[in-house]
Amino acid sequence: MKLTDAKYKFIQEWGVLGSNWGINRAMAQIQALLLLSPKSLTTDEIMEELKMSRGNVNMNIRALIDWGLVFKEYKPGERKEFFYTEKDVWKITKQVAEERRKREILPVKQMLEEIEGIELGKSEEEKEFKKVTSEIQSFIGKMDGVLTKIASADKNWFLKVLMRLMN
Amino acid sequence: MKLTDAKYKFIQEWGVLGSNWGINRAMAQIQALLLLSPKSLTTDEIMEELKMSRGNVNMNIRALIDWGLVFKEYKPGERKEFFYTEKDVWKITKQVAEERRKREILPVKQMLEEIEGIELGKSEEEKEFKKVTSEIQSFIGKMDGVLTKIASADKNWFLKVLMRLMN
DNA sequence: TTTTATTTTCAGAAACTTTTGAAAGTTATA
DNA sequence: TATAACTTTCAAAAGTTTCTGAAAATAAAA
Repeated sequence: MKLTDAKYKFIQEWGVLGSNWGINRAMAQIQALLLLSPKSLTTDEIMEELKMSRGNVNMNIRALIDWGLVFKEYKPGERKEFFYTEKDVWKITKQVAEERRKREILPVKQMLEEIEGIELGKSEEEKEFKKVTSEIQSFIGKMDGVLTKIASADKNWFLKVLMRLMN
Repeated sequence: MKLTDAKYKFIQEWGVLGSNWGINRAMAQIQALLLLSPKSLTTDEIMEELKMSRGNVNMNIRALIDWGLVFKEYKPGERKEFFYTEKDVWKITKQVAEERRKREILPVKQMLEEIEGIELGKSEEEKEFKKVTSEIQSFIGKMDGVLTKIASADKNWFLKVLMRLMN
């Protein structure tokens, strides 16, 4: 296999992985391309490599910047914008953990807090409702804590925890 | 707020959470309904409560069974099938962790192993490729380990780990 | 066996998401 | 200022996923 084959294989698979995670394929593929590139790339280079339209590349680059995974760079004498991605897998993980906490955990937490305040009767249905929602609330609280911790931790802490986990 | 309002709010939000996670909305809503129900439900009851077609309920119930989250039950004297869900949040987490490991982590692991075998030259591009893919491979390996451990661990282990994480 | 109850399947419709490409907007240079 | 280089936006097209409902298949009861 040549580098080009391996590279496109990696980009494709990263795209599939992304779409299993609610991140759209184009966004994941652009990030994969930037991960593999030793230098920062322009919109036109990305369009050319991934055969995507300008609009699509622009939209998804902005989404990646939004997620804190991709950054802009200006080169002296060049008018174009150059893009590069965070390459440290640990930092990417932190960034994604924080983003998912905000987008996925917080809304459920909030909903459960609203629900918590409701006065309920004593029917079997109501007791079950109370029981299940309280348990989920406690669990979500713990998850939120873990993700917050990960988002603010450093690499060594994480590696140590992994070690202990696997002991 | 009445029970019914709270209940539908919970079901809606669970559906949104699910779709952020690549689990489809109907599937997540059916599971939410079963979570809140003190008794097992028939296809017709689910159709009625969630205003979904028979085909849709049937398809998604089967997907939930596939994921190991929902079970069938037969009641004496009844011809219909009754469905109930796992309610222990810890067991649900284990189940989902294992399922996601299989569906998301393993394919990437496999792709990276294939890529690992490729003989590469000394160009900057090739060196970068090697570096990035090896780092991801090592990280994915650790993640796989953690998810495997979670899938086979018991609740106390997990709680203890959470405690230590948060120390 | 026939009838009835129930579950499963699947083609087409509806809903939703992604992508394109051209036009509008912005910024830098001459 | 005008022109050129570039980025952003957005309506429409293409693609994908989900949902419906009726027909086919299966299983139980008469």
